[in-house]
Amino acid sequence: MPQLNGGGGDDLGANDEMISFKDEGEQEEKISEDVSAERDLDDVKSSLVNESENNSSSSDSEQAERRPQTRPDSDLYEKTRDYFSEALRRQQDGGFFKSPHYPGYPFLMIPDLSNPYLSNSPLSPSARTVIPAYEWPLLDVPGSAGLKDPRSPTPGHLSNKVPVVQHAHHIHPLSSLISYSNEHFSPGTPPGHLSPEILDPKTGIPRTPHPSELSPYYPLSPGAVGQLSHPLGWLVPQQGQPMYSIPPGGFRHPYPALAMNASMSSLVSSRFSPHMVTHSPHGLHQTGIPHPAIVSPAIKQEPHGDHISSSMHARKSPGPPKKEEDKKPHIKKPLNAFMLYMKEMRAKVVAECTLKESAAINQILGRRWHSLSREEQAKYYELARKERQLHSQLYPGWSARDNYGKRKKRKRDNKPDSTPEDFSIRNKKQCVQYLPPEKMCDSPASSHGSMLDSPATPSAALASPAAPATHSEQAQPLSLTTKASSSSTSGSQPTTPVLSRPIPFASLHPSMLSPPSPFHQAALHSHHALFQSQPLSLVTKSND
DNA sequence: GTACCTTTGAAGTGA
DNA sequence: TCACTTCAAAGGTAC
Repeated sequence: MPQLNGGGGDDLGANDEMISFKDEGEQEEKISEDVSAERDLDDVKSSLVNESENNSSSSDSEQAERRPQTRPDSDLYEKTRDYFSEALRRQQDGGFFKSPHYPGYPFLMIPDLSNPYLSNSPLSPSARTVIPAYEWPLLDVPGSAGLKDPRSPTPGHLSNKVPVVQHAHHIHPLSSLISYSNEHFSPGTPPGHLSPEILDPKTGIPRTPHPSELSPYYPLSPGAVGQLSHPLGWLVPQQGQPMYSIPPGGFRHPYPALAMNASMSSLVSSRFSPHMVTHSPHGLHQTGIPHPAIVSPAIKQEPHGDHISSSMHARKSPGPPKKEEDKKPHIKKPLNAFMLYMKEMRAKVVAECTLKESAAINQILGRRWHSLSREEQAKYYELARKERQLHSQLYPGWSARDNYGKRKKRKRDNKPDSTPEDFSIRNKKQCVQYLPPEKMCDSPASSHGSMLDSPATPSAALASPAAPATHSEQAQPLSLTTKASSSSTSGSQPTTPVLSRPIPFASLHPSMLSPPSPFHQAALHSHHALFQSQPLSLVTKSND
Protein backbone atom coordinates (compact mmCIF):
# COMPACT_ATOMS: atom_id res chain seq x y z
CA MET A 1 0.00 0.00 0.00
CA PRO A 2 1.85 2.97 -1.23
CA GLN A 3 0.43 5.42 1.19
CA LEU A 4 1.61 3.40 4.02
CA ASN A 5 5.07 3.88 2.90
CA GLY A 6 4.31 7.23 1.54
CA GLY A 7 5.67 8.89 4.58
CA GLY A 8 8.84 7.28 3.64
CA GLY A 9 11.94 8.86 4.82
CA ASP A 10 10.34 12.05 5.80
CA ASP A 11 8.74 10.43 8.67
CA LEU A 12 10.68 10.71 11.79
CA GLY A 13 9.23 7.60 13.10
CA ALA A 14 10.33 4.19 12.34
CA ASN A 15 8.58 2.36 9.67
CA ASP A 16 8.02 -0.49 11.87
CA GLU A 17 4.35 -0.06 11.60
CA MET A 18 4.33 0.48 7.94
CA ILE A 19 3.80 -2.51 5.90
CA SER A 20 2.81 -3.18 2.41
CA PHE A 21 -0.09 -5.26 1.70
CA LYS A 22 0.69 -7.91 -0.72
CA ASP A 23 -2.78 -8.11 -2.02
CA GLU A 24 -3.19 -4.49 -2.54
CA GLY A 25 -5.12 -4.72 -5.72
CA GLU A 26 -7.23 -7.34 -4.28
CA GLN A 27 -7.76 -5.21 -1.30
CA GLU A 28 -8.77 -2.25 -3.29
CA GLU A 29 -11.28 -4.20 -5.18
CA LYS A 30 -12.50 -5.73 -2.09
CA ILE A 31 -12.72 -2.45 -0.36
CA SER A 32 -14.66 -0.85 -3.10
CA GLU A 33 -16.98 -3.77 -3.03
CA ASP A 34 -17.16 -3.55 0.65
CA VAL A 35 -17.88 0.10 0.49
CA SER A 36 -20.77 -0.31 -1.78
CA ALA A 37 -21.92 -3.34 0.04
CA GLU A 38 -21.63 -1.53 3.25
CA ARG A 39 -23.60 1.33 1.95
CA ASP A 40 -26.30 -0.97 0.92
CA LEU A 41 -26.10 -2.60 4.20
CA ASP A 42 -26.26 0.70 5.92
CA ASP A 43 -29.36 1.55 4.03
CA VAL A 44 -30.87 -1.64 5.15
CA LYS A 45 -29.66 -0.96 8.58
CA SER A 46 -31.17 2.43 8.62
CA SER A 47 -34.48 1.13 7.54
CA LEU A 48 -34.32 -1.63 10.04
CA VAL A 49 -33.31 0.70 12.73
CA ASN A 50 -36.12 2.96 11.81
CA GLU A 51 -38.46 0.10 12.00
CA SER A 52 -37.24 -1.01 15.31
CA GLU A 53 -37.15 2.43 16.67
CA ASN A 54 -40.58 3.26 15.52
CA ASN A 55 -41.62 0.92 18.20
CA SER A 56 -39.38 2.46 20.68
CA SER A 57 -39.83 5.29 23.00
CA SER A 58 -40.72 8.71 21.90
CA SER A 59 -37.22 9.87 22.48
CA ASP A 60 -36.25 7.96 19.47
CA SER A 61 -37.62 10.57 17.25
CA GLU A 62 -34.79 12.85 17.98
CA GLN A 63 -32.42 10.06 17.41
CA ALA A 64 -34.00 9.52 14.11
CA GLU A 65 -33.10 13.03 13.33
CA ARG A 66 -29.56 12.31 14.02
CA ARG A 67 -29.63 9.25 11.97
CA PRO A 68 -27.93 9.55 8.68
CA GLN A 69 -30.54 10.14 6.14
CA THR A 70 -29.04 9.03 2.97
CA ARG A 71 -25.67 8.20 1.80
CA PRO A 72 -23.93 11.05 0.19
CA ASP A 73 -23.38 10.69 -3.40
CA SER A 74 -20.37 8.58 -3.76
CA ASP A 75 -19.31 10.16 -6.98
CA LEU A 76 -19.34 13.51 -5.44
CA TYR A 77 -17.40 12.18 -2.59
CA GLU A 78 -14.80 10.66 -4.82
CA LYS A 79 -14.44 13.73 -6.89
CA THR A 80 -14.19 15.92 -3.95
CA ARG A 81 -11.76 13.69 -2.32
CA ASP A 82 -9.60 13.69 -5.35
CA TYR A 83 -9.79 17.38 -5.42
CA PHE A 84 -8.73 17.66 -1.88
CA SER A 85 -5.93 15.29 -2.39
CA GLU A 86 -4.73 17.26 -5.30
CA ALA A 87 -5.05 20.53 -3.52
CA LEU A 88 -3.17 19.26 -0.61
CA ARG A 89 -0.53 17.73 -2.69
CA ARG A 90 0.06 21.13 -4.14
CA GLN A 91 0.20 22.68 -0.78
CA GLN A 92 2.59 20.35 0.64
CA ASP A 93 6.04 21.38 -0.01
CA GLY A 94 7.93 18.44 1.16
CA GLY A 95 7.81 19.39 4.74
CA PHE A 96 7.51 16.97 7.46
CA PHE A 97 4.10 15.94 6.48
CA LYS A 98 3.85 14.52 3.11
CA SER A 99 0.81 13.94 1.17
CA PRO A 100 -1.94 12.56 3.16
CA HIS A 101 -1.82 8.95 3.71
CA TYR A 102 -5.47 8.76 4.05
CA PRO A 103 -7.75 10.17 1.55
CA GLY A 104 -10.26 10.37 4.24
CA TYR A 105 -8.25 12.95 6.04
CA PRO A 106 -6.56 14.90 3.34
CA PHE A 107 -7.46 18.12 4.98
CA LEU A 108 -5.69 17.16 8.07
CA MET A 109 -2.33 17.44 6.55
CA ILE A 110 -1.56 21.05 6.66
CA PRO A 111 2.14 20.99 6.73
CA ASP A 112 3.07 24.54 6.68
CA LEU A 113 1.84 27.28 8.86
CA SER A 114 2.66 29.74 6.24
CA ASN A 115 0.39 28.18 3.79
CA PRO A 116 -2.48 30.24 2.68
CA TYR A 117 -4.83 28.37 4.86
CA LEU A 118 -3.11 29.68 7.85
CA SER A 119 -1.90 32.97 6.73
CA ASN A 120 -4.47 34.67 8.77
CA SER A 121 -3.33 32.94 11.85
CA PRO A 122 -5.00 29.85 12.90
CA LEU A 123 -5.32 31.24 16.33
CA SER A 124 -8.04 33.48 15.37
CA PRO A 125 -11.39 31.98 14.93
CA SER A 126 -11.92 34.25 12.09
CA ALA A 127 -8.80 33.01 10.57
CA ARG A 128 -10.59 29.91 9.74
CA THR A 129 -12.77 31.81 7.46
CA VAL A 130 -9.94 32.21 5.10
CA ILE A 131 -9.90 28.58 4.53
CA PRO A 132 -12.14 27.96 1.66
CA ALA A 133 -14.68 25.46 2.53
CA TYR A 134 -14.03 23.58 -0.61
CA GLU A 135 -10.50 23.17 0.41
CA TRP A 136 -11.32 22.08 3.83
CA PRO A 137 -14.54 20.25 3.91
CA LEU A 138 -14.37 19.63 7.55
CA LEU A 139 -14.46 23.27 8.19
CA ASP A 140 -17.67 23.25 6.46
CA VAL A 141 -19.00 20.91 8.96
CA PRO A 142 -20.53 23.69 10.78
CA GLY A 143 -19.92 23.82 14.33
CA SER A 144 -20.30 20.20 14.59
CA ALA A 145 -17.05 19.97 16.30
CA GLY A 146 -18.18 22.27 18.88
CA LEU A 147 -21.16 20.35 19.84
CA LYS A 148 -20.90 16.74 20.25
CA ASP A 149 -24.49 16.03 20.25
CA PRO A 150 -27.35 18.10 19.15
CA ARG A 151 -29.23 16.78 22.04
CA SER A 152 -26.72 18.09 24.38
CA PRO A 153 -27.89 21.33 25.81
CA THR A 154 -24.43 22.35 26.61
CA PRO A 155 -21.64 22.90 24.28
CA GLY A 156 -18.64 20.85 24.71
CA HIS A 157 -16.70 23.34 26.65
CA LEU A 158 -19.51 23.74 29.05
CA SER A 159 -19.97 20.13 29.53
CA ASN A 160 -19.57 18.85 32.96
CA LYS A 161 -17.27 16.35 31.58
CA VAL A 162 -13.66 16.92 32.06
CA PRO A 163 -12.94 20.00 30.09
CA VAL A 164 -9.80 19.11 28.45
CA VAL A 165 -7.76 21.95 27.28
CA GLN A 166 -7.27 21.67 23.64
CA HIS A 167 -5.06 24.31 22.39
CA ALA A 168 -2.36 23.91 20.03
CA HIS A 169 0.71 25.54 19.07
CA HIS A 170 0.75 24.36 15.62
CA ILE A 171 -1.34 22.55 13.25
CA HIS A 172 -1.45 19.04 14.14
CA PRO A 173 -1.52 16.86 11.14
CA LEU A 174 -3.95 14.70 12.91
CA SER A 175 -5.78 17.46 14.49
CA SER A 176 -9.15 16.29 13.61
CA LEU A 177 -8.51 13.01 15.16
CA ILE A 178 -6.28 14.10 17.84
CA SER A 179 -9.08 15.60 19.59
CA TYR A 180 -7.91 15.05 23.02
CA SER A 181 -11.27 16.34 23.71
CA ASN A 182 -14.07 17.60 21.69
CA GLU A 183 -14.25 20.88 23.35
CA HIS A 184 -12.26 22.65 20.82
CA PHE A 185 -14.36 25.39 19.64
CA SER A 186 -15.28 28.35 21.47
CA PRO A 187 -18.95 28.74 21.18
CA GLY A 188 -18.59 32.26 22.25
CA THR A 189 -17.00 33.22 19.05
CA PRO A 190 -18.34 31.10 16.35
CA PRO A 191 -15.86 30.65 13.65
CA GLY A 192 -16.47 32.86 10.79
CA HIS A 193 -16.52 30.08 8.36
CA LEU A 194 -19.61 28.80 9.90
CA SER A 195 -22.63 29.58 7.98
CA PRO A 196 -25.06 31.67 9.87
CA GLU A 197 -27.78 29.22 9.41
CA ILE A 198 -25.99 26.66 11.36
CA LEU A 199 -25.39 28.85 14.28
CA ASP A 200 -27.77 28.67 17.05
CA PRO A 201 -29.61 31.96 16.86
CA LYS A 202 -30.08 32.01 20.56
CA THR A 203 -26.66 31.23 21.75
CA GLY A 204 -24.59 31.90 18.75
CA ILE A 205 -23.22 28.52 19.32
CA PRO A 206 -22.75 26.49 16.27
CA ARG A 207 -25.16 23.73 16.49
CA THR A 208 -24.62 20.30 15.26
CA PRO A 209 -26.22 20.19 11.96
CA HIS A 210 -28.66 17.73 10.90
CA PRO A 211 -26.95 14.91 9.17
CA SER A 212 -28.24 16.10 5.91
CA GLU A 213 -26.44 19.35 6.49
CA LEU A 214 -23.16 17.74 6.98
CA SER A 215 -20.55 17.61 4.45
CA PRO A 216 -20.95 14.60 2.32
CA TYR A 217 -17.31 14.57 1.58
CA TYR A 218 -16.04 13.36 4.79
CA PRO A 219 -16.38 9.68 5.23
CA LEU A 220 -17.53 10.06 8.72
CA SER A 221 -20.90 9.78 10.05
CA PRO A 222 -22.51 13.01 10.94
CA GLY A 223 -22.24 12.20 14.51
CA ALA A 224 -18.68 11.25 14.11
CA VAL A 225 -18.01 14.44 12.37
CA GLY A 226 -19.56 16.11 15.24
CA GLN A 227 -16.93 14.62 17.33
CA LEU A 228 -14.17 15.64 15.13
CA SER A 229 -12.11 18.38 16.40
CA HIS A 230 -11.58 21.25 14.28
CA PRO A 231 -8.16 20.90 12.83
CA LEU A 232 -7.39 24.29 14.14
CA GLY A 233 -9.65 24.03 17.02
CA TRP A 234 -7.03 23.65 19.60
CA LEU A 235 -5.56 26.87 18.52
CA VAL A 236 -8.65 28.69 19.40
CA PRO A 237 -8.63 30.01 22.89
CA GLN A 238 -11.62 29.10 24.81
CA GLN A 239 -13.18 31.19 27.39
CA GLY A 240 -13.42 29.68 30.73
CA GLN A 241 -11.10 26.97 29.81
CA PRO A 242 -7.87 26.88 31.52
CA MET A 243 -4.78 26.68 29.62
CA TYR A 244 -1.81 24.72 30.50
CA SER A 245 1.71 25.52 30.17
CA ILE A 246 4.46 24.14 28.20
CA PRO A 247 6.85 22.42 30.40
CA PRO A 248 9.87 24.56 30.79
CA GLY A 249 12.31 23.45 28.30
CA GLY A 250 9.98 20.70 27.52
CA PHE A 251 9.10 21.83 24.11
CA ARG A 252 11.12 22.46 21.15
CA HIS A 253 10.30 22.81 17.60
CA PRO A 254 9.83 19.31 16.64
CA TYR A 255 9.51 20.04 13.04
CA PRO A 256 10.73 23.12 11.35
CA ALA A 257 7.55 23.26 9.42
CA LEU A 258 5.66 23.34 12.62
CA ALA A 259 7.67 25.99 14.25
CA MET A 260 5.53 28.90 15.04
CA ASN A 261 6.28 31.94 13.10
CA ALA A 262 6.37 35.38 14.52
CA SER A 263 2.87 36.27 13.59
CA MET A 264 1.55 33.20 15.15
CA SER A 265 3.52 33.75 18.22
CA SER A 266 2.28 37.25 18.61
CA LEU A 267 -1.18 36.10 18.04
CA VAL A 268 -0.84 33.58 20.69
CA SER A 269 0.32 36.22 23.04
CA SER A 270 -2.31 38.65 22.10
CA ARG A 271 -5.22 36.36 21.81
CA PHE A 272 -4.54 34.13 24.66
CA SER A 273 -5.27 35.62 27.96
CA PRO A 274 -2.48 35.88 30.44
CA HIS A 275 -3.96 32.88 32.05
CA MET A 276 -3.90 31.09 28.87
CA VAL A 277 -0.45 31.87 27.87
CA THR A 278 1.82 31.17 30.63
CA HIS A 279 4.99 32.97 30.89
CA SER A 280 6.97 30.59 32.77
CA PRO A 281 9.83 32.07 34.61
CA HIS A 282 11.84 29.20 33.37
CA GLY A 283 11.03 30.11 29.93
CA LEU A 284 8.45 28.41 27.96
CA HIS A 285 8.93 27.18 24.62
CA GLN A 286 8.91 30.22 22.53
CA THR A 287 5.68 29.22 21.04
CA GLY A 288 4.12 29.19 24.40
CA ILE A 289 1.34 27.25 22.90
CA PRO A 290 0.00 24.35 24.72
CA HIS A 291 -1.03 21.09 23.40
CA PRO A 292 -4.45 19.59 23.64
CA ALA A 293 -3.09 16.63 25.38
CA ILE A 294 -2.39 18.70 28.40
CA VAL A 295 -5.04 18.80 30.96
CA SER A 296 -5.02 20.75 34.05
CA PRO A 297 -4.66 18.64 37.10
CA ALA A 298 -7.52 20.52 38.57
CA ILE A 299 -9.61 19.66 35.65
CA LYS A 300 -8.70 16.11 35.97
CA GLN A 301 -9.93 16.28 39.49
CA GLU A 302 -6.76 15.03 40.73
CA PRO A 303 -6.00 15.29 44.34
CA HIS A 304 -4.61 18.62 45.28
CA GLY A 305 -5.59 19.94 41.97
CA ASP A 306 -4.45 23.46 41.80
CA HIS A 307 -5.70 26.40 40.05
CA ILE A 308 -4.88 26.35 36.50
CA SER A 309 -2.39 29.06 36.82
CA SER A 310 -0.42 26.97 39.14
CA SER A 311 -0.56 24.12 36.79
CA MET A 312 1.35 26.21 34.42
CA HIS A 313 4.44 25.56 36.27
CA ALA A 314 7.01 23.20 35.38
CA ARG A 315 6.56 19.60 35.11
CA LYS A 316 9.41 17.32 34.77
CA SER A 317 11.83 19.45 36.53
CA PRO A 318 14.50 17.27 37.96
CA GLY A 319 13.48 16.17 41.36
CA PRO A 320 10.58 18.53 41.68
CA PRO A 321 9.04 18.87 45.06
CA LYS A 322 5.80 17.09 45.55
CA LYS A 323 3.96 20.30 45.42
CA GLU A 324 5.42 21.09 42.10
CA GLU A 325 4.62 17.69 40.90
CA ASP A 326 1.04 18.18 41.74
CA LYS A 327 1.03 21.25 39.68
CA LYS A 328 2.08 19.43 36.66
CA PRO A 329 -0.40 19.69 33.90
CA HIS A 330 -1.89 16.47 32.96
CA ILE A 331 -0.65 15.43 29.63
CA LYS A 332 -2.81 12.79 28.22
CA LYS A 333 -1.62 9.80 26.49
CA PRO A 334 -1.79 9.94 22.78
CA LEU A 335 -4.68 8.06 21.45
CA ASN A 336 -4.06 4.73 19.97
CA ALA A 337 -5.50 3.55 16.75
CA PHE A 338 -8.56 2.10 18.26
CA MET A 339 -9.22 5.18 20.28
CA LEU A 340 -9.03 7.27 17.21
CA TYR A 341 -11.38 4.95 15.50
CA MET A 342 -13.67 5.01 18.42
CA LYS A 343 -13.81 8.72 18.54
CA GLU A 344 -14.67 8.82 14.95
CA MET A 345 -17.22 6.11 14.91
CA ARG A 346 -18.85 6.37 18.24
CA ALA A 347 -21.40 8.89 17.22
CA LYS A 348 -22.27 6.88 14.22
CA VAL A 349 -22.90 3.83 16.26
CA VAL A 350 -24.84 5.80 18.77
CA ALA A 351 -26.89 7.25 16.01
CA GLU A 352 -27.65 3.89 14.60
CA CYS A 353 -28.96 2.35 17.69
CA THR A 354 -30.70 3.24 20.82
CA LEU A 355 -27.82 2.22 22.91
CA LYS A 356 -26.35 4.90 24.94
CA GLU A 357 -24.08 3.14 27.27
CA SER A 358 -20.59 3.56 26.22
CA ALA A 359 -19.70 0.12 27.35
CA ALA A 360 -22.10 -1.31 24.88
CA ILE A 361 -21.08 1.07 22.23
CA ASN A 362 -17.53 0.15 22.79
CA GLN A 363 -18.27 -3.47 22.39
CA ILE A 364 -19.79 -2.74 19.08
CA LEU A 365 -16.94 -0.55 18.14
CA GLY A 366 -14.54 -3.21 19.11
CA ARG A 367 -16.19 -5.62 16.77
CA ARG A 368 -16.35 -3.14 14.05
CA TRP A 369 -12.76 -2.47 14.56
CA HIS A 370 -11.99 -6.06 14.02
CA SER A 371 -14.08 -6.18 10.96
CA LEU A 372 -12.34 -3.25 9.41
CA SER A 373 -10.23 -3.99 6.48
CA ARG A 374 -6.55 -3.84 7.04
CA GLU A 375 -6.30 -0.73 5.05
CA GLU A 376 -8.92 0.87 7.10
CA GLN A 377 -7.17 -0.14 10.23
CA ALA A 378 -3.93 0.94 8.73
CA LYS A 379 -5.24 4.43 8.51
CA TYR A 380 -5.83 4.53 12.18
CA TYR A 381 -2.62 2.86 13.06
CA GLU A 382 -0.81 5.37 11.02
CA LEU A 383 -2.70 8.19 12.56
CA ALA A 384 -1.96 6.87 15.95
CA ARG A 385 1.64 6.47 15.12
CA LYS A 386 1.89 10.01 13.93
CA GLU A 387 0.11 11.17 16.95
CA ARG A 388 2.53 9.38 19.15
CA GLN A 389 5.35 10.88 17.24
CA LEU A 390 4.00 14.31 17.60
CA HIS A 391 3.21 13.74 21.19
CA SER A 392 6.71 12.65 21.89
CA GLN A 393 8.00 15.64 20.04
CA LEU A 394 5.81 17.95 21.96
CA TYR A 395 6.52 16.40 25.27
CA PRO A 396 9.92 14.89 25.07
CA GLY A 397 10.05 14.25 28.73
CA TRP A 398 6.62 12.88 29.05
CA SER A 399 6.13 9.34 29.93
CA ALA A 400 2.98 7.37 30.21
CA ARG A 401 4.06 6.69 33.66
CA ASP A 402 3.46 10.32 34.47
CA ASN A 403 -0.20 9.64 34.34
CA TYR A 404 -0.07 6.55 36.41
CA GLY A 405 -2.02 6.85 39.53
CA LYS A 406 -3.49 10.13 38.53
CA ARG A 407 -6.88 8.69 38.42
CA LYS A 408 -8.25 6.53 41.05
CA LYS A 409 -7.79 3.24 39.55
CA ARG A 410 -10.59 0.85 39.79
CA LYS A 411 -9.95 -2.54 41.01
CA ARG A 412 -10.63 -4.62 38.06
CA ASP A 413 -8.50 -7.48 38.91
CA ASN A 414 -9.96 -10.70 37.73
CA LYS A 415 -6.95 -12.73 38.31
CA PRO A 416 -7.87 -16.05 39.77
CA ASP A 417 -5.07 -15.88 42.21
CA SER A 418 -6.35 -12.71 43.69
CA THR A 419 -7.59 -12.83 47.16
CA PRO A 420 -11.27 -12.65 47.73
CA GLU A 421 -10.77 -9.25 49.21
CA ASP A 422 -9.67 -8.08 45.85
CA PHE A 423 -13.03 -8.66 44.45
CA SER A 424 -15.50 -6.06 45.13
CA ILE A 425 -19.09 -6.95 45.18
CA ARG A 426 -19.36 -5.10 41.98
CA ASN A 427 -16.85 -7.31 40.39
CA LYS A 428 -18.59 -10.34 41.60
CA LYS A 429 -21.99 -9.55 40.50
CA GLN A 430 -23.34 -11.26 37.57
CA CYS A 431 -22.72 -9.63 34.34
CA VAL A 432 -24.58 -9.88 31.19
CA GLN A 433 -23.24 -9.74 27.77
CA TYR A 434 -24.25 -6.69 25.96
CA LEU A 435 -24.42 -8.52 22.79
CA PRO A 436 -25.98 -11.86 22.39
CA PRO A 437 -23.74 -14.58 21.16
CA GLU A 438 -25.44 -14.75 17.86
CA LYS A 439 -24.62 -11.19 17.33
CA MET A 440 -21.24 -11.66 18.63
CA CYS A 441 -20.70 -14.28 16.08
CA ASP A 442 -21.83 -11.89 13.53
CA SER A 443 -18.74 -10.00 14.11
CA PRO A 444 -15.31 -11.25 14.66
CA ALA A 445 -14.45 -11.02 17.78
CA SER A 446 -13.62 -12.12 20.96
CA SER A 447 -11.31 -9.70 22.44
CA HIS A 448 -8.63 -12.15 21.65
CA GLY A 449 -9.74 -12.76 18.17
CA SER A 450 -8.54 -9.49 16.91
CA MET A 451 -7.18 -9.59 13.47
CA LEU A 452 -7.23 -13.27 13.34
CA ASP A 453 -10.85 -13.15 12.60
CA SER A 454 -10.96 -10.45 10.14
CA PRO A 455 -8.11 -10.36 7.77
CA ALA A 456 -9.14 -9.28 4.39
CA THR A 457 -7.70 -12.39 3.02
CA PRO A 458 -5.90 -15.26 4.51
CA SER A 459 -2.83 -14.26 2.66
CA ALA A 460 -3.09 -10.85 4.12
CA ALA A 461 -3.41 -12.38 7.45
CA LEU A 462 -0.20 -14.16 6.90
CA ALA A 463 1.50 -11.26 5.37
CA SER A 464 0.50 -8.81 7.93
CA PRO A 465 1.95 -8.77 11.33
CA ALA A 466 -1.45 -7.68 12.32
CA ALA A 467 -2.43 -11.24 12.40
CA PRO A 468 -1.61 -12.61 15.72
CA ALA A 469 -0.06 -15.94 15.88
CA THR A 470 -2.39 -17.05 18.52
CA HIS A 471 -5.40 -15.78 20.23
CA SER A 472 -3.35 -14.84 23.15
CA GLU A 473 -1.11 -12.71 21.15
CA GLN A 474 -2.31 -9.35 20.31
CA ALA A 475 -2.03 -8.00 16.90
CA GLN A 476 0.62 -5.53 16.04
CA PRO A 477 -0.86 -4.34 12.85
CA LEU A 478 1.34 -2.46 10.56
CA SER A 479 4.24 -3.29 12.60
CA LEU A 480 7.07 -5.26 11.29
CA THR A 481 8.02 -6.14 14.71
CA THR A 482 6.91 -9.55 15.57
CA LYS A 483 6.82 -8.82 19.19
CA ALA A 484 3.64 -10.16 20.56
CA SER A 485 2.43 -7.66 22.98
CA SER A 486 0.38 -8.84 25.79
CA SER A 487 -2.17 -6.38 26.60
CA SER A 488 -4.89 -6.47 29.07
CA THR A 489 -7.01 -8.22 26.56
CA SER A 490 -4.93 -11.23 26.88
CA GLY A 491 -4.42 -10.92 30.49
CA SER A 492 -6.66 -9.57 33.09
CA GLN A 493 -9.78 -9.13 31.18
CA PRO A 494 -12.50 -11.63 31.17
CA THR A 495 -12.49 -14.00 28.34
CA THR A 496 -15.98 -13.12 27.45
CA PRO A 497 -17.12 -9.63 26.92
CA VAL A 498 -19.44 -9.00 29.72
CA LEU A 499 -21.18 -6.08 31.09
CA SER A 500 -23.07 -5.56 34.20
CA ARG A 501 -26.23 -4.78 32.37
CA PRO A 502 -27.72 -6.35 29.37
CA ILE A 503 -28.08 -4.49 26.21
CA PRO A 504 -31.67 -4.16 25.34
CA PHE A 505 -31.64 -6.48 22.50
CA ALA A 506 -34.36 -4.63 20.74
CA SER A 507 -32.08 -1.73 20.58
CA LEU A 508 -29.47 -3.73 18.90
CA HIS A 509 -29.42 -3.63 15.30
CA PRO A 510 -27.62 -5.61 12.69
CA SER A 511 -25.85 -2.49 11.75
CA MET A 512 -24.18 -2.60 15.04
CA LEU A 513 -22.32 -5.52 13.86
CA SER A 514 -20.16 -5.25 10.93
CA PRO A 515 -20.95 -7.25 7.93
CA PRO A 516 -18.75 -10.23 7.98
CA SER A 517 -16.35 -10.63 5.20
CA PRO A 518 -16.19 -13.93 3.44
CA PHE A 519 -13.11 -14.75 5.33
CA HIS A 520 -14.75 -13.54 8.37
CA GLN A 521 -17.72 -15.69 7.80
CA ALA A 522 -15.48 -18.64 7.54
CA ALA A 523 -13.99 -17.70 10.80
CA LEU A 524 -17.39 -17.40 12.26
CA HIS A 525 -17.92 -21.05 12.14
CA SER A 526 -15.22 -21.60 14.59
CA HIS A 527 -16.59 -18.83 16.68
CA HIS A 528 -19.97 -20.34 16.67
CA ALA A 529 -18.50 -23.38 18.20
CA LEU A 530 -16.83 -21.22 20.72
CA PHE A 531 -19.83 -19.22 21.61
CA GLN A 532 -22.14 -22.14 21.69
CA SER A 533 -20.13 -23.43 24.51
CA GLN A 534 -20.77 -20.32 26.45
CA PRO A 535 -23.78 -19.10 28.26
CA LEU A 536 -25.95 -17.16 25.97
CA SER A 537 -26.92 -14.25 28.01
CA LEU A 538 -25.78 -14.42 31.51
CA VAL A 539 -22.20 -14.84 32.16
CA THR A 540 -20.32 -14.25 35.24
CA LYS A 541 -17.05 -12.62 35.17
CA SER A 542 -14.26 -14.99 35.15
CA ASN A 543 -13.11 -14.02 38.52
CA ASP A 544 -12.29 -17.46 39.50
C1' DG B 1 -19.45 13.32 42.94
C1' DT B 2 -17.12 9.63 41.15
C1' DA B 3 -15.93 4.89 40.06
C1' DC B 4 -17.27 1.42 36.95
C1' DC B 5 -18.31 -0.61 32.63
C1' DT B 6 -16.44 -1.75 27.81
C1' DT B 7 -13.24 -1.79 23.90
C1' DT B 8 -8.00 -1.91 21.78
C1' DG B 9 -3.45 -0.44 21.82
C1' DA B 10 0.71 1.68 23.76
C1' DA B 11 3.67 1.89 27.28
C1' DG B 12 5.24 1.05 31.85
C1' DT B 13 6.44 -2.27 35.62
C1' DG B 14 8.28 -6.23 37.74
C1' DA B 15 9.91 -10.82 37.66
C1' DT C 1 11.40 -11.52 27.42
C1' DC C 2 7.10 -12.18 29.29
C1' DA C 3 2.94 -11.30 31.93
C1' DC C 4 0.52 -7.96 33.75
C1' DT C 5 -1.16 -3.12 34.72
C1' DT C 6 -2.47 1.45 33.60
C1' DC C 7 -4.35 4.84 30.75
C1' DA C 8 -6.35 6.89 26.76
C1' DA C 9 -12.32 8.15 25.12
C1' DA C 10 -17.08 7.96 26.06
C1' DG C 11 -21.33 8.40 28.71
C1' DG C 12 -24.86 5.84 31.16
C1' DT C 13 -25.25 3.60 35.48
C1' DA C 14 -24.63 2.60 40.27
C1' DC C 15 -23.05 3.69 44.57
